[in-house]
Amino acid sequence: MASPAGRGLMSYNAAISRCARAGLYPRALALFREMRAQGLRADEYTLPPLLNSAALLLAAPAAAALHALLLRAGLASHLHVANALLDAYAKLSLGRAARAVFDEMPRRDVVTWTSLLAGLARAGAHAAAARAYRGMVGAGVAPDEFAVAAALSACAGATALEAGRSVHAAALRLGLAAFLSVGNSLVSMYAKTGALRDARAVFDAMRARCAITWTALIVGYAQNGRGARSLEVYADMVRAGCRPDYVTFVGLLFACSHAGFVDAGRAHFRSMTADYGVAPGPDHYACMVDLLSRAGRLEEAMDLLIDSAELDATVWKALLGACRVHRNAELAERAAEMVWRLDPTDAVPYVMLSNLYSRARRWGDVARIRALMKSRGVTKEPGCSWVGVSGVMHLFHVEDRGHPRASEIYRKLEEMTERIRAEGYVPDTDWALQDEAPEGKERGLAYHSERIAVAFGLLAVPAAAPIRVFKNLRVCGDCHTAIKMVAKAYDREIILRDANCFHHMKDGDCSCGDYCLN
DNA sequence: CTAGGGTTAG
Repeated sequence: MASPAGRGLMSYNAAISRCARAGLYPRALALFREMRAQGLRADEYTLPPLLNSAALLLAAPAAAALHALLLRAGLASHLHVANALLDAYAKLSLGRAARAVFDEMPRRDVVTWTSLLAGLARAGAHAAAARAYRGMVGAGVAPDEFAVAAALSACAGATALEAGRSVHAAALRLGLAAFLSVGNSLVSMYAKTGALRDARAVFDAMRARCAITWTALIVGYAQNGRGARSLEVYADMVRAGCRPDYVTFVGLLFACSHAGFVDAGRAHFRSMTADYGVAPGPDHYACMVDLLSRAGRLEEAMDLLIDSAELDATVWKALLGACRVHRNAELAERAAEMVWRLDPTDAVPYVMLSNLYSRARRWGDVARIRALMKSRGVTKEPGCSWVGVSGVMHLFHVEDRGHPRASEIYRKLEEMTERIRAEGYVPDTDWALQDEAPEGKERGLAYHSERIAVAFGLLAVPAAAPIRVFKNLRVCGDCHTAIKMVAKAYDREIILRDANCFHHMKDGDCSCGDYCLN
């Protein structure tokens, strides 16, 4: 892009804005330096695209420097500038700085609130994101289609179906439901909260659809154990003349992997480049590694990686997962090494290795991995599960006795175990990770957070309604078996959403076809 | 000439 050397502030502003829009962020910042060298000062039009560029370059020092500069220039209370600053801090995951900017703002509009909301949702602070949405409405700021889309996405991330429904209702009231972005986020929200029929209904009613719409539905079916449906939707997408993009293929390969469609996965992997000119990225390789290794083709997965130029931690983690399935400790250690080379504080490889050694009963190696983890100061996220009952969330940790109805819950838990034992349940202590006596391991498994949550669900959820349990990590294999049997023994539908996918459990079967497990 | 959103995901 031509440099507007020698011209005035407005030419620079226009050029910087064009660069930022075109994704030429370093160029935008370079133009700013050039502009200052000529003695020109940034104004309220210069700063927003610069802040945006700094954020998207993940250049926190640049953002802080721009912050100092705009304070000196007296632009801190300019609404556009403050909004851009808030959003930059949010995009840089500097939550405290973002919050401070927000708190200091003398005026806030729908953009301010949307930046805050989206930033909180990105950071995984779902409850705070929900508060931001209510705060916006409470402050008398009417949500627009951007705000509604962001709010729905936050609901999806929190798997908060009821909150999502109420935002949907608000969107209808405000006349925003016909926006493509709102439709897209509705499809995704309903699919991610397990309400597939609603997702489909919104999809069918949409007047216009884009690749995002189709991708949301493809992924939705895959996450809910309906991989064959995902492939049908993809076929419809192509038939409708909509061009699949990078993300569509991630979703499609994810669907193939989840459903165990090896041939279809291989074919689509070839087709993405050959027919659509989409170069495979790390995400696609990770899906393929997952797909091939689950089908027992670890060799083929390795061959694929040798051909690929783009390898990142995602791919190595997928390979690590494959090694766990195949109990291949040597390869797993190598894959873990590769992840650590990129980020030594990533907890995933430690947990995976520890799991693998535990299943092989190699307790010495389990202890070694734990010690390594401790010495490097790495902590893993503690597992927890939660159930919503009439709008109240009940959260449980392992062996949690903090709930007001704890003694009742534990009696139910004992009863659950008795009933499934009578049906032939045998605890699979391979999933108990402690090196301890067998009966201790069984106890540990029986008191996993997901099981406590299910016991509570049996007590507190009306018999006709499905019990919806959420877990922040993946469900363990033993709990998966046990909860399937509980669903049958108590004739209840149990929907367990874990970090990986949905498990619709009914009559002793699960929608994941046990494929999600290792 | 300026600010926010919607699809991936281990």
